[in-house]
Amino acid sequence: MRAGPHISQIATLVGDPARANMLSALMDGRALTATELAYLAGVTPQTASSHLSKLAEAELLSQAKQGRHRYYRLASPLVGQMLESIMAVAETGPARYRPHWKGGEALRAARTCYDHLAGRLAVGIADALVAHGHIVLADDGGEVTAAGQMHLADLGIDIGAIAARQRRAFCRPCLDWSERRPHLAGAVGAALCARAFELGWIERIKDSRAVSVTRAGSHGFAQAFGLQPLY
Amino acid sequence: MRAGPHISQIATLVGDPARANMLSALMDGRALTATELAYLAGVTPQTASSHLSKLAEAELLSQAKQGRHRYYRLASPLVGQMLESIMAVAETGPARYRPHWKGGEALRAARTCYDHLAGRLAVGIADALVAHGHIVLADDGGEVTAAGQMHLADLGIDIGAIAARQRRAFCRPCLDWSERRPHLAGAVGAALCARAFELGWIERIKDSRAVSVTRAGSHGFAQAFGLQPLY
DNA sequence: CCAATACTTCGACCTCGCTCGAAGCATTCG
DNA sequence: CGAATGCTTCGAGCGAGGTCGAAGTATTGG
Repeated sequence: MRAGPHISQIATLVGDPARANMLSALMDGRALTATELAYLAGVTPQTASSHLSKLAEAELLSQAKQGRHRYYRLASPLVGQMLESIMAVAETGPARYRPHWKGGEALRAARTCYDHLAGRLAVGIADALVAHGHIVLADDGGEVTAAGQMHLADLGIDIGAIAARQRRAFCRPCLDWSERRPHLAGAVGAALCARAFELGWIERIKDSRAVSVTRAGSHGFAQAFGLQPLY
Repeated sequence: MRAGPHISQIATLVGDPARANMLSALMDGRALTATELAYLAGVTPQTASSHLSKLAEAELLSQAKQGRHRYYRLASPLVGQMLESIMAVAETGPARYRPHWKGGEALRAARTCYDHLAGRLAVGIADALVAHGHIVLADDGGEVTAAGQMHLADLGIDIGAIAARQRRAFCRPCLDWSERRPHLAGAVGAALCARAFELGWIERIKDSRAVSVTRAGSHGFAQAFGLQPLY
């Protein structure tokens, strides 16, 4: 039973509040500079630098030098999945372990997860697509049906073009930490998310992974997926 | 971006080597006494007691008093999933973060995960069942086909009886940390595991979640699922 | 080339929490 | 009841590591 040392090293890295804030901030897949991360974590640049080099050395983060900036991002989706699973446990814990969290409601409603959507909105979309037979989600993959392909084409998403140039997982489920049910990830999830930004259906909320659904988006999602309009 | 404090509290608990060893030891779903956990973690009973009360307070573990013993087990499968996902990250990290791990190979080959099987053996079984159309695995569940029901009956597993008395997830996939592919969990996975022990196909390796495939098991698994025999 | 910006390294401080010895309950057993 | 076992509480020691000021190294821009 000697797995402990392995996982404790990783967990220790996530266990510091400053580092945990940095990792949370990076969960949407964007790359941020060391100074931005220092500010978000609430520590000085010196301290942030020390934290970031530890995270990079353990390969939880990857770094890219660009001019005088140094950009950090999560090293792999596996790291994001780990963070999501820790959040899932934190959510269920006793109240004193999860003090009120401003902005938490916005995150639960709709947010980005790497390049695709998550939260109630995303789970609703995935449910609708499955219910109408537009997609099939299996545990290690999934596919878009002919009907689904036409439906998505109506929204301006060309499934054929995506499939052609993609090596990555095409269409796969991703467990949503706030809803505990799967939403749509993979190339199709990313395309859907990108298209929603393009159509002005959703907008990023400053300094957060949360997104807000615009008035146009409310109608758009309602019409496209039969979700309850908000306005 | 204030999720940091939440996850850091949980991660800090896992970040101590002694606690991580205890949690690892409990990952097979068994309940162990405080003294056993103290020994496995390599600390004195006093120290273990302090660790265990912290883990219980955070609801990572649940405790049950029985006579003068106190039994601890993982509070929920969510905790186990979190530990698995941390292991998955630890596995991919740089070599200095994963020193040689005696018994690791045995764990990768075959082990228990709560009440079902995991590791190469389990992934092979799940693959075979899916390939032969005996089960269907979807992201949030799955089912046993008529052919699968007959096939499992041949092994002495009565799917009908299981389905009748089960409220829990009947048949669902579970991500394998060592193989990074799904294996079979839920009531069907548990029944398969129990039957394999019953038939003497597998045996527990002392003080470990790993199991060894017996000579009989090698033939049994080969015949039942078309896996490569080991002997 | 000098100033400004972005980031890192060094060093010192200081707190947090892991650790175990000793002592104290609770339960069981002879 | 008294001894043994299982576990917890208390208290003190001590080391690891987070923190920031000061100084040092890149890179950019005027």
